[in-house]
Amino acid sequence: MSQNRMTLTAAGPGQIRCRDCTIRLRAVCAHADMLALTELERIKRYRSYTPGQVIASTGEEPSVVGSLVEGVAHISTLLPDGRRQMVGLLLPSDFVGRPGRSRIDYDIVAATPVTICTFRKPDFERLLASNPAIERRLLDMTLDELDAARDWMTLLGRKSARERVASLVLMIARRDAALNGEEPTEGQHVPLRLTRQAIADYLGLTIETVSRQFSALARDALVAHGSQRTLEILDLSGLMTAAGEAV
Amino acid sequence: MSQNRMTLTAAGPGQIRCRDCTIRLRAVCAHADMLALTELERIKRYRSYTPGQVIASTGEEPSVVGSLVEGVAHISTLLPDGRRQMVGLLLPSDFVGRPGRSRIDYDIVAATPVTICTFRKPDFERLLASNPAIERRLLDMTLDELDAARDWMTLLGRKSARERVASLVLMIARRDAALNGEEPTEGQHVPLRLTRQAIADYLGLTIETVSRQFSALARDALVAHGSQRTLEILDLSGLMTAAGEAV
DNA sequence: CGTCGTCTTGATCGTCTTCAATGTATGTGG
DNA sequence: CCACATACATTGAAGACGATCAAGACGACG
Repeated sequence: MSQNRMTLTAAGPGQIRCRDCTIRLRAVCAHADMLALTELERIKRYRSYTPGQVIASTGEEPSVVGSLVEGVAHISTLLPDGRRQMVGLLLPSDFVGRPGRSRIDYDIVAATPVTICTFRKPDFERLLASNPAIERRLLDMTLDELDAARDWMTLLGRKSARERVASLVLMIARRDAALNGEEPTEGQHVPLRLTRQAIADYLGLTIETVSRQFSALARDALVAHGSQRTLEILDLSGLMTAAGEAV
Repeated sequence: MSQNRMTLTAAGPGQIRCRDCTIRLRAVCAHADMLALTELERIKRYRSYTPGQVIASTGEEPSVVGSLVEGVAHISTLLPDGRRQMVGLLLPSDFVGRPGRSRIDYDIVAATPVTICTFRKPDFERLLASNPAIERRLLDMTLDELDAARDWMTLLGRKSARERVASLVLMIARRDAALNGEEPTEGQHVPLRLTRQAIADYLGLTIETVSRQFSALARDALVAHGSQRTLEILDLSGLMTAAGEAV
């Protein structure tokens, strides 16, 4: 066995078979047929990262691509003088890396313990070429990411600090509710899973402004502070208004 | 002939054959083989739009997709209270529309006279399914757009007004120079081709701020005002510094 | 108990927006 | 041909919003 060559979490996903994989139906392999799945099984290899660990960074030519199985990772860009902007959030089932282009122009960093189901780039390129279903799934996922990026551009270009923070809370609440096929509701507890700094980098604000806006939303009884990095939605339509959405 | 059913420009591209098309090597059909090209030729249909005309709008289910052949179009989103953010610029060879998803959540508007080589969505979907080369090209183009969107997020989230305006000038200068396989140079005349309002919507600023920053760049002798909506680069490295780039 | 990292709150400052007036180019009808 | 209208752009003055600088609070952990 070659397990000792890998950086696996204890009882980690080193043994998981594709058909038992938690992200099987949402990841790039969603519509893979049995033949493709067998090939994926053969060429995949799990890698684990600790919080803060760099998965890939600007200027590199990453040799692997893959699917994020577990954890949260940040995609961010850095200006020469140190200002940072997060430009993407990687969650389970999201695709990591860019086929067809060598160099990347952003940093990918694990925010929590992260597990990625990786493929060597040439292996994956070969798989793509021979499996239109996988290529098509990757196209659809990329188009979704583009839509999300455009929504975020509207937030960054036109929304006030209050609207940005309210939008983030709603976005996370929606994503969490959607995992169970539900809609966000009043009383819902929303785990942010991000530090204030990460939120600030995501929203294009400073940590002080983010903090003030959370306090303001609580003061206005739209949300309530729960335990550490979790909050509760008190007034959903009020929160939507605060986010600059039509109610 | 069915030309009278189309909205064609006089002596427009209604007659153009794919192998004579100006965007043939850069558009989604770049790597199409002869067979695919024949099929494209058969199902394509040119449409023309006048400046200000809506090509597609929020909530619609556009029945066509295609390649922009000539002109400039804007992709923008609108907040309920009227604030607008441009989230994309469509130039010749760019792909218009979104396969695999019915509803779109932004507006596409012609900024200049625009010609699009359109396909009915089912036709195009069928073509995609049977031509991996076209699907792959669309994936690569979408990944490029995602990269561009992420760059723009950094500008919107972290750059000052001066940096944003300088960045826009550089972006347009680079794009124009690249058409001739060149680099931007001092003395280069840069045609903006955008109104102040469009620039403001693109940069997440007001028209007044944009105007002031253009004046400031001219006062600092980084650029000079040319005739209407054109300017000249006087100090390239100064402009790059002003844009927040490493020189 | 003290230290470290994270978060909150306050006071001040600078940047960009807002409101308002003026300027400039293009086109139209008298 | 010129007065006038319209659209677009520039410039100024005042104010609002978020950044910055600074201090203190809170929680986790040795």
